[in-house]
Amino acid sequence: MLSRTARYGLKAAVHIAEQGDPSPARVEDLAQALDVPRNYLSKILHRMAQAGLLNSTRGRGGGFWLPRDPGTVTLIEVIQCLEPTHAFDVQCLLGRPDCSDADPCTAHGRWCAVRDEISRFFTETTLAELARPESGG
Amino acid sequence: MLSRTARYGLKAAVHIAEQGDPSPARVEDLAQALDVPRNYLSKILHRMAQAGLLNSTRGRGGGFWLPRDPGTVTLIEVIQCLEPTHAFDVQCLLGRPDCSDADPCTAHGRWCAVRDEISRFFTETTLAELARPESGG
DNA sequence: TGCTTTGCTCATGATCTTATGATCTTTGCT
DNA sequence: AGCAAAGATCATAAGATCATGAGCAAAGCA
Repeated sequence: MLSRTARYGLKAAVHIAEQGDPSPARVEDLAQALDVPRNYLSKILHRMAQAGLLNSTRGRGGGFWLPRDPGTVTLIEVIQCLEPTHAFDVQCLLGRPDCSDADPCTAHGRWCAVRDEISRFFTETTLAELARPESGG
Repeated sequence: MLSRTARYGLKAAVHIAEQGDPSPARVEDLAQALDVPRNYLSKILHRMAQAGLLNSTRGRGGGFWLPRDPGTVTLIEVIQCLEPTHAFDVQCLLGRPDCSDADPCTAHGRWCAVRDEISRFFTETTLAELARPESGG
């Protein structure tokens, strides 16, 4: 459903959100906690930082943090900055360019309904909702 | 959403179903009609034949045909034989092994609902429903 | 100023999917 | 038997994604 890259990016963002720690999270620590290759994660985080989803500083005491409330960051934002194309903007299942609302195959309407539901999930769900519920909360 | 391989396989099956021709369809003709590499398609069709979704004969007059009524062949059958893993059996979006019905993240229930709807679409939709409506029907 | 910590970047390789071309095997026809 | 038509198979490679390792660049601290 999601590329590994997008999943790593989401996991990292969720992890940072779960910590609730205002001080920056180091790539090294995130990589270990999530069991993700360090430099690979570094590139992913950097892309997210360029998209404004994360902030970063270099040098001693540096790292990444969330500049926004996790409850306002939708999954689609993360995915869009990490995946060139998403599964859920597929028009026709068979890739038929001429399959449209105006000239559909029989399954077109039904497929669009499913696709829209997927799309809605990713645009409405936020990082906060992917975090574990507070234990003992 | 679907790998190119699965899409090609589906397109071919739908094309054969649309023809309604009882004589075998040649790989060469299918490849041209669908604009798909010939040998690549050949391998895909062969896999589908091994799974029992298609029948084939070699030699003069040979080719592929549907042994079953297109209305009884579900998309999941085609996809399962062409894709090792499907998008819609992903348990947790983040790939967390410990995220389950018993110990979910906050979005778990909502995601499962979406996933199940995708799954339902592929298990309930048949080849016949992907065919174009008969023109002038 | 210079050392250490940290993110950033580049070069490279592994692996999977997608694809191509050549050849082998089976079948039907004459 | 021999030829042609058709699927089956094999070797190979392009391209994307996934990943590693080495080193560069910036920031803080003494």
